[in-house]
Amino acid sequence: MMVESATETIRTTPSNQNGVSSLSSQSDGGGREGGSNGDINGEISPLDLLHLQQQQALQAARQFILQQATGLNSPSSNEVKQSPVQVPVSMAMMTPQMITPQQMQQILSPPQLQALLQQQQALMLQQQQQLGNKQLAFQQQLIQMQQLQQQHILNLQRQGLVNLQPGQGAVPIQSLQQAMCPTDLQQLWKDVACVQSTEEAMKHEGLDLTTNSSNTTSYSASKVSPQIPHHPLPNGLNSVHTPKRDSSTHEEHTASHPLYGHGECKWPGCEALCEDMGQFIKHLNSEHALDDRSTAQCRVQMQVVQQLEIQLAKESERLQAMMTHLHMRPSEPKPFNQPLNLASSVSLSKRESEGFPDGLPHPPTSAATPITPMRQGPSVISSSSLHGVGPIRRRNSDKFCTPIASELAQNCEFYKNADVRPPFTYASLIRHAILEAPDRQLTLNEIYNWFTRMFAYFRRNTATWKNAVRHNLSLHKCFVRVENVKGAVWTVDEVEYQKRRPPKMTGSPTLVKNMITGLGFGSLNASYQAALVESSLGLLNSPTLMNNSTGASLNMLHVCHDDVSSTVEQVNSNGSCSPGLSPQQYGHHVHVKEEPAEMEEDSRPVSLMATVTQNLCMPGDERDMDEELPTEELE
DNA sequence: AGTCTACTAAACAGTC
DNA sequence: TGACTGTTTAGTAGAC
Repeated sequence: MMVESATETIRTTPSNQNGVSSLSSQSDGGGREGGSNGDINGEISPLDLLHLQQQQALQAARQFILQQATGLNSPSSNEVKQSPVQVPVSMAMMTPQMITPQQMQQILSPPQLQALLQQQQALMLQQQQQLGNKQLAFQQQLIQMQQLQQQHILNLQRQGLVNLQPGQGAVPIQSLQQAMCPTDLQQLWKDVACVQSTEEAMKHEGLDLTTNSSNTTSYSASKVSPQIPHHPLPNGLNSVHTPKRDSSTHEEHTASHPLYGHGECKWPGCEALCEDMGQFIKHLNSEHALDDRSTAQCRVQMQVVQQLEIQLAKESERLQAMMTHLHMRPSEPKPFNQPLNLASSVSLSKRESEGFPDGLPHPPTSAATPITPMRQGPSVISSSSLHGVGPIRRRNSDKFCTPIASELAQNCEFYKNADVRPPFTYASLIRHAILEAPDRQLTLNEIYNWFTRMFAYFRRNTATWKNAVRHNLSLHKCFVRVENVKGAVWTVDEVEYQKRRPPKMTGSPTLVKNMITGLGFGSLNASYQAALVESSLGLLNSPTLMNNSTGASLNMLHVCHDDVSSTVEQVNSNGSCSPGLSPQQYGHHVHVKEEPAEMEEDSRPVSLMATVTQNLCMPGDERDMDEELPTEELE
């Protein structure tokens, strides 16, 4: 299929048809050249190549003559026929149609042919330059990205976060591609790089007519679609494979293509239905080839990535400041395993409780400030995290307790504009929507509106997610339907919400692994925060530590997850406070729902981080309390 | 392997 | 009658 696709594209390249094929049909035997021409990546004899290139030279000469002729009044063709062996000046007086390849060969000496070919090449290069400039800029960006990725992978390797065993290259690389690299971008990068190398080859090889067929191919194909034809699949998944692949390997890929899912193309803004992978691949090659539109979309996606990188830089800088303040190896800023190091180093250092100065966890003043190595290699963005849909990423959010309020606050515009599924559960989103409302109650329709307003992702597939919203509202006891004068509104019962089983997470290596393989930046950072938060819960739930831990712990929690923050709220109120308005407060009809059996809250596993936090008993500074909570909730 | 959770889909009933 | 709302059930998948 891939080979077929490649050859098909090459074969149908317009310039190719206009050039060589037309000449071939007029030359001796035609069929042979046509066959060779259409099978450029197959076995071609040097003789064929030479012949092809000669034909091209003839065509070039014809074009040359045409150009010359346009500037002159064409005399009668008879004159030309009478003097077929004149110098180019008289040749220019011929109409191109009058010249057969045979005549051309007779007319032009080899140097002339070369000169003509050179001229045509110059024209080609000129044409390519327009496209090439764009490609160059694009390529530079892509190269930059890849360098960042590689650098970051190296960092991870050094720190043991990525288990890249020597000799196991294939599997880890593949998993890394899945987890860390926007494979589509990579493939595009390769496409562009390949084109450039071809162009370079052309430049260096000059007019050598005996060079290989790549010259011919790019030469003839460069006019219209110079890149894609060389690459069967712009998906990145097959980048390490040969074009001919067996079916089993193919099936592996059909199972997971970052741009394909649920029978439709996941290219941003596309949603074209494709029954199977084959159809999808065809669609991808035809609709999302490397043209201006795709490039622009890719740029947008790159901006998304860059935005996330900036956010990561911010958070890492904040972490760095925190660690610096806490005297935790301030000289060793480490990109992604800091959470673990934090745990170990803090528990080892037994930090003194020396107050929490104002300057501690303040966000960096500038996102562009390069502080940690992270800025140079943070591309831990999986395709699924950016364009993830459904099952693949849906659990990440919950598992890592992404702080919905801070995440939304920081990436509000991103989620509004990017067709990216938010890394939050429906329940947490609904809760957030309701709590965000002035009176903390929303009608179903208002919830819908909030979803569509806040997330571009929810502007499509409305039936699905609306059903999910209704389902969640009905299913979870924490959502209470209240009938007031305006009709039915939905409220949040925070006590019930807090009773929901908290996500389990420990400081185990699993955390690290999942951080690397399954998350985008926001969630990644959130995972660290969640680790702190999660571990802090044990502390916060401990009566002995409640008295003096609120300040420090809550400072550490200032970007905590809604789930966890809810628990904090509860704890802050000694378990008696329901931050959201209790449904009973509304004094209207309240439907009490029964949720499945709840687990004991104490059954939360205590992570390594709990020990950390227990050592961080610092006086209070509630300045950075959970940002998603109104102040009255914290009293 | 079993369990839990979240998501998706769908059926159904009531209301407007 | 159809759209909307709300409830419920079932199946699936990922994570633990």
